[in-house]
Amino acid sequence: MAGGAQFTRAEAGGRYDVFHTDCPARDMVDHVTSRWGIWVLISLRSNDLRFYELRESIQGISEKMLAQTLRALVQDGLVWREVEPTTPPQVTYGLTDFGRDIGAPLTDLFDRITRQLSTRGEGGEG
Amino acid sequence: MAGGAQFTRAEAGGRYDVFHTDCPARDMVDHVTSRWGIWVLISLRSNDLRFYELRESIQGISEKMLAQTLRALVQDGLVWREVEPTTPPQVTYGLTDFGRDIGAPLTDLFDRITRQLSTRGEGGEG
DNA sequence: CAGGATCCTATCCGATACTG
DNA sequence: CAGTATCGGATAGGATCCTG
Repeated sequence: MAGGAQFTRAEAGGRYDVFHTDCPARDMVDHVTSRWGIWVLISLRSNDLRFYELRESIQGISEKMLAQTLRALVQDGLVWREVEPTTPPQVTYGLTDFGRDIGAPLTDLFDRITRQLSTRGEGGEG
Repeated sequence: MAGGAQFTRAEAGGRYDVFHTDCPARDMVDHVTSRWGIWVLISLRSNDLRFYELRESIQGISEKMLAQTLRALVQDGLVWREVEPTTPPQVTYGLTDFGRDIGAPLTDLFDRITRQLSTRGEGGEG
């Protein structure tokens, strides 16, 4: 845990001093790229969804993980949460501006991987 | 694990049928967004690095995790590995075309998060 | 220097049960 | 419907030792 910025010697650009220290961006990235976070964010890009809609959309996720992931994303300011006090209660989730901003590279990432996989089929050339 | 594509009803766009099924992209995304994978990929964007250089760059990573992460990335065709049979042996890692392609949105993601964090300082408006 | 093998712990995460 | 609380299995991941 010796706090040293290795990338300060990061030549011309010197872009990042961050990704080895304990800067908050590390935590944020961890949340965003968590097992389910990325899928929640991508899911919400098309439109706002309710809890059960998210659960249906993201195959394989459990209620626990969905709730936990959503809580982290809401806390990070990536997702908003709106409760309508009806019976039964309805809770809707959607992306904040920040969330939408973050969703772009995520979708892009997923897009490129998908494209690559379909291009090379299965047996890549290496 | 009932294989159903929820997003087939995904209206106008209908972009992704994938991210809830067990398509190979899921695995790839998991590797790329694994705890250390993203930092390895970002590290290698500026230039090729040797094993110990990577370990120094990515603060907090253990040899085990670095080796394991690298193996997965090499297997996925994102990173190449070059062994020079000298004494002591030198092993260099770098990004393949695919890895470089994937690295772009990753860097973008990290960039946006960092930018947002420095913009709002610490106490975001929510 | 590069990394495999082993051990052990922290955490992730799913299943279940319960609340409002 | 939308969660929370708890338990237990699986896995991630760190520390250490050892090899080429």
